[in-house]
Amino acid sequence: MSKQYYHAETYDTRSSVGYLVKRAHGLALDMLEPELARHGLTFTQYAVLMSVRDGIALNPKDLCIQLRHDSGALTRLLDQLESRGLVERHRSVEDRRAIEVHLTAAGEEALRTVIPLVVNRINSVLKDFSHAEVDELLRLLNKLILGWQGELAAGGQQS
Amino acid sequence: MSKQYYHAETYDTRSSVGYLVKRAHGLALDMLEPELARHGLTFTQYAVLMSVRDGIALNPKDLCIQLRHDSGALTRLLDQLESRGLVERHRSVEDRRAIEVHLTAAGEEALRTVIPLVVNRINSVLKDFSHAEVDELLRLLNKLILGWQGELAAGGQQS
DNA sequence: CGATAATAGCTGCCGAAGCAGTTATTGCTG
DNA sequence: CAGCAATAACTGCTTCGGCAGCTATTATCG
Repeated sequence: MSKQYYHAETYDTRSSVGYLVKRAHGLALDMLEPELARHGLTFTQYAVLMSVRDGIALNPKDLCIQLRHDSGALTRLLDQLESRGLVERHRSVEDRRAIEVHLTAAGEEALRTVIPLVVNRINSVLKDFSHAEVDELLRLLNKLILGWQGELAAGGQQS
Repeated sequence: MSKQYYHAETYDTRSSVGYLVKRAHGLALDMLEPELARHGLTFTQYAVLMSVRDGIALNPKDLCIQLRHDSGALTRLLDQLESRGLVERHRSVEDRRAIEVHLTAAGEEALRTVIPLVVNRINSVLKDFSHAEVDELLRLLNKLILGWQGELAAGGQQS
């Protein structure tokens, strides 16, 4: 961008990408958590299961990074999911420090129950969007995420 | 949308609006929190101050709703901000149950220090965006938020 | 106008997240 | 290959968010 989009003097929260993303995120939680709770899952537990299922993160380390979750907290969360028989932990053979998290049949079954409800909700939220608009939203969000990752990789020092 | 965008059988986390919004939100926090911490603010404290400054929420009730924060937790957070002299609480005269939250001069000063840093970061993240792309992202995010609010207002029952 | 319901904010309690430190394993460097 | 740094997962402690209950005030409805 040749010129900066925002300026400190005129910055207003309502038109800030950050604010809008936070607000959208909060509303998504408000909508999905009650639904998931009815099936005995917190949103974080659901997020862990889905991340494993779709290969976004296959071990605790990546789950922490991708879900922005504390390492200690994740250990205990996996303890729960494991004791409920939804996931299994296996020590990796290539790197014996690491652990591989797998969905059990029960874990996959739980997701098969819950995913349609989630999908319905999201579709319902998108009911006034054209197909092209959703595509564009996804593209821009991905671009935003890449930009953020780039910034963070740059070390977090002042630009 | 005449046809549903997502389908349970083919649903993949990576292309889900929900996932992308959550990821963008998490990365934004990763980027902003260290910056704010250097100035003695948590992100939530910053969000409260900004919400009051920009008239998004002027009392604890609206702050809870807009920031999706627990009422009890917010009371204690406001206690802190008040004891540090960044905000003031005044009982409303129209409704004596309610409280009006105001920024003090010190609160405004703190924001004047911090806002430019936040703005720089956001601009830096948006550096590969055209002006039109940011406009479109803001429009779509606002539309998404409206859709979510509509769903929630509809009562949260199954669609 | 009186009684009951609803609302705003606060408090206590509990569970989950964040932080620091530990152990086991691997990578790096001389 | 020896020694030290880095990494992955886990544990204990602290802090913060979520929940239920309480008080004061306002709205509702007979």
